[in-house]
Amino acid sequence: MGTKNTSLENTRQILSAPGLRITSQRALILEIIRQGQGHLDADEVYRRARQKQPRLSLSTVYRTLQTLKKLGLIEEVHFDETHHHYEIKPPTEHHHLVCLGCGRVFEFQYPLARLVKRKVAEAKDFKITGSEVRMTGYCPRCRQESK
Amino acid sequence: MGTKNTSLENTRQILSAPGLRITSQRALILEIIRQGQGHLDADEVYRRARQKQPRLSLSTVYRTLQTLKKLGLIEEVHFDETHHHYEIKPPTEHHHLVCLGCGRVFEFQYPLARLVKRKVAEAKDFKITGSEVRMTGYCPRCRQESK
DNA sequence: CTCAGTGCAAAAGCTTTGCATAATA
DNA sequence: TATTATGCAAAGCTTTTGCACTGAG
Repeated sequence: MGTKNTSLENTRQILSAPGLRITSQRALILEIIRQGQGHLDADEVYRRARQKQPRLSLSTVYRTLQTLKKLGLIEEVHFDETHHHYEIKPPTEHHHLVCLGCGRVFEFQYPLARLVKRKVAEAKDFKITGSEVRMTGYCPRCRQESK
Repeated sequence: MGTKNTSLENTRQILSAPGLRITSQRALILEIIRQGQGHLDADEVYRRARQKQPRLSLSTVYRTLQTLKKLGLIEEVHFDETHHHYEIKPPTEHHHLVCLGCGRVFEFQYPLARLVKRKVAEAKDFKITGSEVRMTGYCPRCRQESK
């Protein structure tokens, strides 16, 4: 209960922006993404949300995703060709390792990122707001199996 | 002329894989991507190709793109939400800086990539075949204008 | 001559949008 | 009560696929 209230409080604060309204749909969607450990695509968010609010529509999911993205609350990540994935913007940056064999996505911390960001920012006189490192290859299991 | 022959020779060599056929469409599409300085999406390739071969179809472009990707000749790059872009796989790795203001894409060399790749490969026991660093932010011009 | 590749048209995703209704501030 | 947000259905885009025909090897 305490948790629930805190969570709602939190959501309320987060979703409070000029002209924005706090709706049950938005709160739910935000909560799902938050608990989703990243890597949920729009359809997955939709499916999970419908378990709680069966009447919720896919277009609401898309619209909410856009809204949250504009607010800077979530990040859109590009893994593969077809889907976008969304995750709560993490305080610590992490990046992705995609296995071409099984398709699984691994996260990794990448302590050099900050340094690199600064170097690139200097070299190009660019104000950098976000970075994403994405590597592809084959995970141990898949390499094992192909032997 | 010499250039043309060399180019054709080259294409011929490149496109020579078991069971693969060298067609005028493939040669043209490969040539367009090669000259495209990267960052062409499928539709742009299609439009340019039609100037030389008006009867060429969009599905051929997509199929050829897939083929070239599988051959490892081109790279698919994820800039924005909706399009994929294709570029000739460069011998030296380079990465991308996307300006959120004007949408322009800047390339940068990133000499640390190799080191990072090795580190990550070791830490995760992952065989890495490709990497992409993508940073977003604001270019000098856009920062100037917003002042 | 054979089979890979093409063109065309149709289908299949994923995402966006128009409009009337419902709900928040 | 004044807008913002939603649901539904339809449209829009990009990409894929089936099939008969063409063309490279």
